[in-house]
Amino acid sequence: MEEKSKRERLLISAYKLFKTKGLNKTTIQDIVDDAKVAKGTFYLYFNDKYSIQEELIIEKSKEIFNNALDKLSNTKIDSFDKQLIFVVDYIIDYIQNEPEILNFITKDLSLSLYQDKFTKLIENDDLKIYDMFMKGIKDNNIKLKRPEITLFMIIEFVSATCFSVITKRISLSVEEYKPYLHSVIKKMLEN
Amino acid sequence: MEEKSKRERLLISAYKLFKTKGLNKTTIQDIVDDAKVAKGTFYLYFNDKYSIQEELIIEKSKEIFNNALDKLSNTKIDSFDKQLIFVVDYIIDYIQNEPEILNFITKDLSLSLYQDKFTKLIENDDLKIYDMFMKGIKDNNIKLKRPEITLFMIIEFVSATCFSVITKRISLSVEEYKPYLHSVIKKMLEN
Amino acid sequence: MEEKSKRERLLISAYKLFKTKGLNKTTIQDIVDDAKVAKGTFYLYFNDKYSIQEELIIEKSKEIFNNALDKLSNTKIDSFDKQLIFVVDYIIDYIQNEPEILNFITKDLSLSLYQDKFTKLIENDDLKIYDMFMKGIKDNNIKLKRPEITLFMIIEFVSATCFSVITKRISLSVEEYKPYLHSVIKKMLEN
Amino acid sequence: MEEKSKRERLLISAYKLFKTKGLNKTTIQDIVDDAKVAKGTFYLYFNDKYSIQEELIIEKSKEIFNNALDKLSNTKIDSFDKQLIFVVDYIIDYIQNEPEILNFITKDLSLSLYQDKFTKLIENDDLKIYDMFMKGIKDNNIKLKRPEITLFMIIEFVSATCFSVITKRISLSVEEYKPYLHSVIKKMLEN
DNA sequence: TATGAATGAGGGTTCATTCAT
DNA sequence: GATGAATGAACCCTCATTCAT
Repeated sequence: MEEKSKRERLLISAYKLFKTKGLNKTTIQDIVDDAKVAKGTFYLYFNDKYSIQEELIIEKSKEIFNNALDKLSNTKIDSFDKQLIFVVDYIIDYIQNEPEILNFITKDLSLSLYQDKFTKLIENDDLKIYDMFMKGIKDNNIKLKRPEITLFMIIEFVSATCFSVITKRISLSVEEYKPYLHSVIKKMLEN
Repeated sequence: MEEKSKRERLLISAYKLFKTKGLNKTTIQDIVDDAKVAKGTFYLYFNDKYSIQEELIIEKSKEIFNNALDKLSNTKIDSFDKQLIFVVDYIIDYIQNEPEILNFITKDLSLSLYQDKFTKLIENDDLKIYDMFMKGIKDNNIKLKRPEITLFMIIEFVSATCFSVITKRISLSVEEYKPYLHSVIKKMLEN
Repeated sequence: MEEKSKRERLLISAYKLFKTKGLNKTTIQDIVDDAKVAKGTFYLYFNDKYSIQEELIIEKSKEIFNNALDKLSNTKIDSFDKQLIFVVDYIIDYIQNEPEILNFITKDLSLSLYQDKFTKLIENDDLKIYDMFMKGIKDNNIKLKRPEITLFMIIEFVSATCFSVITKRISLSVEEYKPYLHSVIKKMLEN
Repeated sequence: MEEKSKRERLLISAYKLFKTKGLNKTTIQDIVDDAKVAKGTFYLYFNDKYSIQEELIIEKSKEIFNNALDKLSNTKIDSFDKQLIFVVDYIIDYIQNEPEILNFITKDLSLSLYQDKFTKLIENDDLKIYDMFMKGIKDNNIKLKRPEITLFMIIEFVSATCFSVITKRISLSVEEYKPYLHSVIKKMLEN
């Protein structure tokens, strides 16, 4: 009697290999070998490499975001900008501890593909970040003409700069960078 | 007597195809067919697809940046934040008019590769943006602890958000977005 | 229902082509075309041209040697030097009847590669020639300080001269040559 | 004013590269680069890689053989079998000191090609080994029915076994092997 | 469901040879 | 004689995808 379904085994193996070798260098053969299923079985559950990747990105991202919000709910932070910064820091620290995840989310990944996935992610019902942001704005009486544009700018800004810092594209440590990051986020929330 | 060297013909064809089909989907066969040279000729001038791409990115990026600075010198804008915004707007408008260029700079392009190129680009002697920024800071008596971190944040912020807007990943027009963009840049230059 | 496996078909086609065109001039495309399988199928069973060749050399050589020893066991020859000469003659006659086999064992074959294969061949458990030689030495009370050196000299001498004679490099027929060959072998077995 | 003709420079470069990299892995580009002449120039003097190789084999072989005979004439050895063994040993020692020459004469060299060259070599007017052998036979009153067959057997025997020993195909040093070699040569000269 | 042998288009790359200058 | 840019056929090899079992 098997513990995991073949579908699950394929997801687990793909995640492991994408992190290690990146998307492009991982072949379907690699995945099925690792999952110990036949090649044809892959095609019973997924169309191609990219659909398995898409599923993984959504799953893992949700996991990280929602973990951050759970941790936040156990704190007593009540100012909104500090809450937002708490979430941002949680995610940065998470990625810094497991930077190979970037191999799988970005390296060898066309930006445009990623972006499609990102939109799907944000729109996903299970993701509470959008709601949390809107609720925070309201509860704290922050006046923003179009708050969704501010959220968009924050996400893009954090992603782009943190990616550069974590992958050491710029010689700046995460801890050195954080004060600058926090300062800009705070300013973005001013009107 | 031929007008263009074979090397130039290869660069022109590659540029055209990278814009149209993206890097990954363009094969060397495609490039030599379009340039009407033999396959072996490609290897006379370039090692592989990536070296021709690198040359094109540097060439085209320099072109855009330096055009922006030239145009700026023909204006009478004297406040530094306005100068910076002028340059940013010039680049955004340029890309908006020729958005296929993003296919070639980003689509199907691993982020990390691009980033190597970006560093090379910034360090390039011919590129005046770094100097222009440092001089502006000084001349306008703007006090920034580490101005290179501010420049880094501005570039990343502009690139990431404008890419999303131009590629219509978010339903927001460039003109709608510009005031938000300008406002954030100004705030980043405050101390 | 097919009679032969694709692997066998590849071996048969390779054998045919190596004999006809030699190893270097036979391409993998030639082999798969002849075997009527797809190119990828080749790589399912063999790493490259050389691994299929190696397998064929071992197979064919074992066949010839062991046939010689079988035939010998059906005779009443009991003096050792005559037994050895019987085996040598059997092999020479075999090759003379199918001289194209030399194209495949030697022509276009770097000597050193062949030599690696030769060592593997001699060490092969299924090959009885070494045992037969050592047993013969002992049974016939032939005193040789280092019998393995004598075996080495006989094999090299027979191979080199017979190759030249069979390939008509020297204008001397096999039958004319045999008495000289036999005479030298006999002398090598003297102490 | 150039010291060496381009033709000579090509021969020298080819010799150097054949010894180092072997025939197959040396390209015409390698040769002309090393000789510092243009690619087209190669074709003014040689048809292909193999014709330059052929010329080198003949030239180098003659050099070695004739050096051996010169050295012999400075000794007082007067028994014929000892003279022959002197020549054989000279050649073996020469090759042992410069074993890379085998890369160029044998490795990557189809045996059959070599054999054509060998015949040409033996027949070459400048080569005194044949004459020396026949004269020695006569002067020493050695009765051989067909002396050219004995010469053939000696050359093949020496070449094949020494090649194996020098290239370490068999774990036997040259010095260990020499007594066996000499003994067989002597026996071949007996009637 | 599950298998895995078989497919074959298509990729990158090499290099002997030619020929206009 | 001398050049070297240009050629393009030929090669090896990969791998997503199919399909009979």
